[in-house]
Amino acid sequence: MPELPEVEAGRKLAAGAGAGHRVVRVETVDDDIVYDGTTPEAVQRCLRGRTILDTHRHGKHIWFELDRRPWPCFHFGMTGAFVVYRDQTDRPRCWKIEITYAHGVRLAMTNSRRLGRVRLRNDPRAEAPISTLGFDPYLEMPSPTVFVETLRSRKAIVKGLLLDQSFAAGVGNWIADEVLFQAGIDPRRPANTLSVQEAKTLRAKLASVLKKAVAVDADAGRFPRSWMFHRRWGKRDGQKTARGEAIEHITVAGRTTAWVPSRQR
DNA sequence: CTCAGTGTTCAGTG
DNA sequence: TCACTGAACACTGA
Repeated sequence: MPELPEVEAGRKLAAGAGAGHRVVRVETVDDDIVYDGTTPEAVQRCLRGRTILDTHRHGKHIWFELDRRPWPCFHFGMTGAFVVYRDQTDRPRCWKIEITYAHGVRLAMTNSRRLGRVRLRNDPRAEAPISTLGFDPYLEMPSPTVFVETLRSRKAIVKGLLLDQSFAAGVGNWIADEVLFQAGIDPRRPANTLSVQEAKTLRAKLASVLKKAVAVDADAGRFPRSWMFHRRWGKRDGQKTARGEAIEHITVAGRTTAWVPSRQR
């Protein structure tokens, strides 16, 4: 379930497993889709014998800083995840790469629907696709003034803008819906029609939703009960929020959108 | 059996 | 150029 908070939880998991440790073994699955612009063999060569100096994330992308370039970059797509374990018998299904560290811990990336990607980059931040991303709203939220000005300059539907990775990197479908719900804004409104106050509220809700979701390592069971998140699926239309308002489903910006017409204007 | 989906990209259109 | 739509990608689970 990889949007920014899930990906950040994955980065933390990878950091805890591998930071400061040397890679002694890399196993890969033959896959010419997930390995994008590279090969399983090249990724093995890049990692084997190297030490993980640090882990980084921007939006939904993660990469490992090694003691030699290039560095491996990971994107989870719709279904990817990192899994950490010690025994090879615990290797998860749909694994694409398994890294074994000198202290015996293993890290695997899984990807059941194969929309995830593994890439090699010499300077991930300076090269596509990470170089094309906008600000990471967890690490570097723009000031209210800049945020308001940016919205004023964009005609795109506000939900579409939130999903645009070149605007705010890491926001996905449920976060966009949650933030618009909490800010009381109709997802279909053009961004440049939001008032200054609405834009500031949107920014504040984006920051608070991300802060909370990251703080609980994207464990949905620990999201506040007031969030629409818990009721957006399941019974579909007619389901009620925690406050009793009806949730409707429409398509906005090409994505299924859950919203509360009585609260979002 | 059918279809939607927590994502991204690209062709086509206006 | 900008912005939007729909399709494609690939596969699972409801």
